[in-house]
Amino acid sequence: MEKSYQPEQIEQRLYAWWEENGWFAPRGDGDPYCIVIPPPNVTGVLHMGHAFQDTIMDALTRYQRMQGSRTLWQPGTDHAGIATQMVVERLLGAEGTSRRELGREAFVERVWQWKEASGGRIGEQLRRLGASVDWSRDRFTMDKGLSDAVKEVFVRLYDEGLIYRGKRLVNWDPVLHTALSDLEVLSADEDAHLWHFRYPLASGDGHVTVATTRPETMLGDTAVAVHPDDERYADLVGQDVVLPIVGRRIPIIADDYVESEFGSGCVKITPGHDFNDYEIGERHGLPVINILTDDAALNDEVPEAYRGLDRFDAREKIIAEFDSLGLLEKTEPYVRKTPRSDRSGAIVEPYLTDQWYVRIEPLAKPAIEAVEDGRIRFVPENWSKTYFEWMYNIQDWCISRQLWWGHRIPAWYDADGKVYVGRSEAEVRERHAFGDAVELRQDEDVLDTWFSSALWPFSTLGWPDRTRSLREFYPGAVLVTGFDIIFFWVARMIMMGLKFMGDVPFREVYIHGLIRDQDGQKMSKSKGNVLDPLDLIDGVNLDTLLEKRTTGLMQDHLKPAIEKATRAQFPDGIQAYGCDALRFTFAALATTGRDIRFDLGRIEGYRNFCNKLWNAARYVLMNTESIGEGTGEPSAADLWIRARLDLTIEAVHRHIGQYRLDLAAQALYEFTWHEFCDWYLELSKPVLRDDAATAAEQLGTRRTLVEVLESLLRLLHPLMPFITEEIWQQVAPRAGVEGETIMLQPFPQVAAGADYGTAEADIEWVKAFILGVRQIRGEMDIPPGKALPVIMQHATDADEDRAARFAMLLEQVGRVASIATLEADAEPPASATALMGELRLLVPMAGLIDVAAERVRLGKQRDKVAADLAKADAKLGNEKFVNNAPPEVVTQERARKAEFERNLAQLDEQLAKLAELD
RNA sequence: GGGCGAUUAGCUCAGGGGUAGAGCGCCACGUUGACAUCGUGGAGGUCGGUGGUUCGAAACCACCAUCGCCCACCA
Repeated sequence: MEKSYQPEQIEQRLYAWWEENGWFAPRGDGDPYCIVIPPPNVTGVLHMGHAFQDTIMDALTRYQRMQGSRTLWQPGTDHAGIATQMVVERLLGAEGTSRRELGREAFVERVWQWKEASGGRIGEQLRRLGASVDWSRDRFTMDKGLSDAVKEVFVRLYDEGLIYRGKRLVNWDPVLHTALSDLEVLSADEDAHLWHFRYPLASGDGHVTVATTRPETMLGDTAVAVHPDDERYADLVGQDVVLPIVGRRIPIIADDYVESEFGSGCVKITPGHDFNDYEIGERHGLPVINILTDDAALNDEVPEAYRGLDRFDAREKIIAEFDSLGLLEKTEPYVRKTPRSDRSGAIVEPYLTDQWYVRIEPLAKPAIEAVEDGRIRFVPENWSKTYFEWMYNIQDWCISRQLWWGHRIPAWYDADGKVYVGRSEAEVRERHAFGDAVELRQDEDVLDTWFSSALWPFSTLGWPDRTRSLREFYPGAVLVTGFDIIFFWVARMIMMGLKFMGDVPFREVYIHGLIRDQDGQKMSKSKGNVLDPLDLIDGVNLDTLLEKRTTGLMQDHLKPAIEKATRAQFPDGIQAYGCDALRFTFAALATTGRDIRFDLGRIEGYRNFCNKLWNAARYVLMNTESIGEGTGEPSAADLWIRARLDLTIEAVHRHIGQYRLDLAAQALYEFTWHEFCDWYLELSKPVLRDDAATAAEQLGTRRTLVEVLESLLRLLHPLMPFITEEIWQQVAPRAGVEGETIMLQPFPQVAAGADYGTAEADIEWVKAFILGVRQIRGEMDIPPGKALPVIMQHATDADEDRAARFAMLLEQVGRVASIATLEADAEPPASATALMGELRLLVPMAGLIDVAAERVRLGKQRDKVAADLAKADAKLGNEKFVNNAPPEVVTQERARKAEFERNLAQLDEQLAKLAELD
């Protein structure tokens, strides 16, 4: 083995070997366990969030596989309609052409080419992360089978009346020229203005004032509204105003929606371009006038001077015209929630179009119940609140998109515009007995990407065919995802799963936090703070990192700041930490909170942890080359480490069962480093080196070394698959374990009925003894190599017995030169002191120890003990405590008090002796 | 406006009605035959504030402050 751990030399080799052997596929006859991957965008790149999520899923998958489950981690990618179309359109733009120039067919062909060219990247990245997905089942949302599933669902929902087509206001993206669902619109506060316009009364007698943030929409106004109880306007209701510029007479109506307190208490109503106004219009039978084109320019419904103007140019012109007419009362600065398209960033327009909708309430109801009655459990539990909140107020889902890349809506129109829905044109013709003479034209639109994603848990398993996979792996065990797509995806999968499979798609939903940068900022290209998980695995030099962060930026002016920040944070680029270190870091960070700050310091620590494990294995292998047959005669240390291993195994099972990978990682780290390496390996050295140890004793220790390590590797494997496999290949034969790969070995279980006797207490005593001596040594600045004589005073028979039995350990691990016993009443030489209960360890000072330093050291200890004693005294002096606290707590407190008193007396005695030396 | 979350060591974070923890960083000593990507020892916190419940609160409750997120139709 190399002297230090070199991840780059093992990871890719091992992954290829696992994959070639088909070990990721479901196997055996255990209980099925299935996780479907949240499909990343096929043309995208995995980011830190993916890597984090994939680490969690892979850890769960590997754990279950080792537990003997018939395990499937289902991989795949998403066609990601808008996102992918935009990417390809940008490419075309760079080539000097465009989507429209190419035409639909050629464009879609071009996107497929792009998908083929770039789609392999996700797979390669997943492989580098060690993801044990079953590649033989890789799926893409636009595969034939998944497309069939989409059509099937569409047709069935339509036939049931749960999908309908309607002309309504939708969120319109005037840049992308498509409708958006509510979820794809993000509103944020932006500085704006509130313009107060006067609308003259038709009676010629005065005016009303309306306030608006959208002056241009006044061209489509069809009423003015006031609150029914607003006395100021009571006598105006029913009268008309004359809409300036347009000249249209529109009524003044009364509606509860109006807030009398706001502005003048008088609202212009534009049913064609505002969601609230649309509803008011419906209540009052107002005409709906659409004044915009697809580009959000003004159309022919407006006075000639305004036709063809962009909405924002029109706004300026309207304001100017009102001003010149003397009808602009005032202009106020105002903060407005501005709705923008998630994808294009354009301000979204409410726009009247024909779209397809899913009638969602009938689907939502069972989906709410499934979480209410516990058939689906959110982890952490409180995310169910977020889910309910949305589901109770859910709106019909607009599923049509005016894009070219996606699942084309399976609907056809005849010459009269009558719509027919079917799985194919042939099916439509057959269903309706259309002859060849009947012309049918397919709907131009495609479906929202999330429509196909909603079917993912069953479409990937072969639905609508009733496949074996579907029977075996539906429902899945757990969905692992971020809270940002609970509405987009999780809720919709639950609805569709219940509707079409008659059962929930998964039993649990594990919601993890979002990975942020070291300052808590969201990672994004434009902030220039993105980390590529592969750069953490392979390392990256500064120039390459700068290049990656500054090319392809949407806004070039951000470049200098990004470059500066990157140089400051990574003056030497990023080191290669290896996949296992990255995975362990993710696991350790997988806490229950919302946000996770990715701290580079931690990955370095876990890289060191890998190295620690590597070197512990080297030590074990060095000492087990000639291991013989049999179990030998285990020492107290051997039994102790096995007992500690059992506790660790139990903890890891418990934590993984509760999705607490952070706690599992912590338990594993603690055991590996601080118990196995710090103590057990050290305690094994005297046995293996000492010629006085019998062959049976040495064998017992060698066996324990190799067996505990072998178990530990299996225990670590779900989190660190590569290094554990690499080491295991060498360790397993020596541990007498057969098997081709660690990934198919059983996960460790607690040794049933193990009896470790007094080994644990013995070794804890040994540790306390050594720690006492080390403390003196450390604080007196005595070199670690210097062996010290130790005198025991107030030793019980048990102490003397242990000192004799473990003399070798104390001498070699504790660097103790000699152990002598002193009678209780004898006068010891001037010494430094360590306390172990009654037992007093004395290290004679002659030539070694500075009296003043020892006095300071004991003084600090004394202060601490005195403070503890005072607290214990106060507690026990409190009658209420003694009477009300549980008896065992009181007993414990009394014991503590006694201990403190004893220690205090001893320390005082020692301090007095030191005083005599002055 | 409604909802959720966070506040613990210099930093990143666990924990949890009775003794305050880890990693990193820091200080000191040290290359002993697994490991300097290391070893040993140490320093460092009145657990955001105020009140309440309790024999006992950092933990439970209420309110407050600060920060963050999600949802929502005051133009």
